[in-house]
Amino acid sequence: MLDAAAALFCTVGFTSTSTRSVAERAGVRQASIYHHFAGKDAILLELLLGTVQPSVELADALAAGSDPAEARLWALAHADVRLLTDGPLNLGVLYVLPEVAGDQFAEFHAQRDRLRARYDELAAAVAPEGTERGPLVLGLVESVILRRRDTASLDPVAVADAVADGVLRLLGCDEQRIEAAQKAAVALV
Amino acid sequence: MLDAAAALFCTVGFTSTSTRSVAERAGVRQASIYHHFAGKDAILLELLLGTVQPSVELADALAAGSDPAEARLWALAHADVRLLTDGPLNLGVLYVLPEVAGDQFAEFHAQRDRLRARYDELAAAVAPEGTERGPLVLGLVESVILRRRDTASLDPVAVADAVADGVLRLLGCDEQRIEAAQKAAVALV
DNA sequence: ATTATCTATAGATCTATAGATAATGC
DNA sequence: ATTATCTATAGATCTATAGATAATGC
Repeated sequence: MLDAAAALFCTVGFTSTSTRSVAERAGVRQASIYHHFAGKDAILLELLLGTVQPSVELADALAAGSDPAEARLWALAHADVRLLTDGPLNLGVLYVLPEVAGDQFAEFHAQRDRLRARYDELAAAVAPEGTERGPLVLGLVESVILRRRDTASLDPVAVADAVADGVLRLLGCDEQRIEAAQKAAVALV
Repeated sequence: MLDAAAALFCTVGFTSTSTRSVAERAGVRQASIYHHFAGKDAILLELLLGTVQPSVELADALAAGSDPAEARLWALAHADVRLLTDGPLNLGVLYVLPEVAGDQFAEFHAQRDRLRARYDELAAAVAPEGTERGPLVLGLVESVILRRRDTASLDPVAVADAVADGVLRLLGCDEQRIEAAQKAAVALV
């Protein structure tokens, strides 16, 4: 049921997906959904939390580390882009569904705020003093969500490399520093 | 009616917005919508085209120009971010509605493809040979759509400056070259 | 005994059309 | 005469619940 819902939510959206269509795709009757979930919202919430959780866990682990900030940021950006580009579904589009703004999904928003804070910390540690580039960095990482929607097939590793490098370029690192960070990040994982 | 629909589509989404709610907000009865529009789709299409049109026109104008590519790209990115951050509504979210994928909106997609091609041209002219950074550039520009959704209030000019600078940083320009491009772009408009 | 599924349906939508009525412009 | 609005409604959904039936686990 979760797989079926994910596929439909990601392509046609939340409100446009009926519980009947989810059931059909899952091979059960419409009413059976309600034995496992309190309602449609509960399905989406479970998908959202499951998608954001790996990112938050990695961000927490990296934030606690003592490696150079640019290596940790490169590693985080790279891993996030891989999570967003890998797999058969573009699960990231769940984040941008307008229905997710509702406060039924407050628990998800708390996780995203946590992730955002980690990016801000790392970006602040790398960027020149006084610049506020955390939002640009997270924006660049998440831009792969919309990019994947318009592009038939993307090479996850190639895109992740390009984005992680781009993140450090945005923060003013020169090519030499980027290459060093990349090497340190690979050793880090 | 267009204003009412725009406000609702941007906040609650397309399918979640009923023709009744649009009519209510516009101060007419539900059926009156159908005297002006063939259907709900036609309203969204008109909004989409009206939103993308200014960007495409500017991109075409700049693409035809003979100024340095980095100045033209800075000017385009800056103007696009202002269009996306200015005004009372976050109209850019219309682009990311899942329903827009449908081919009722093919005319809009054609315009977006055109815009994308302009960004790719300019990015290719600025970036080091062999790199394919057009998608990153457009991604960074459009990331302000999602950013504006999470952030209460953004200063349009400050964000546009930061993004346009960021675009050139992504393409490997150093600070000196960015400052020169910025000056040339301002003179260009 | 518990868990999972089913059929059937209540009750509330929602889009679009038909046809009447009022307002506007030549 | 044309344009814009209205009321009323057909027909098609959609979510969630009630209650029956089958499958599973102790």
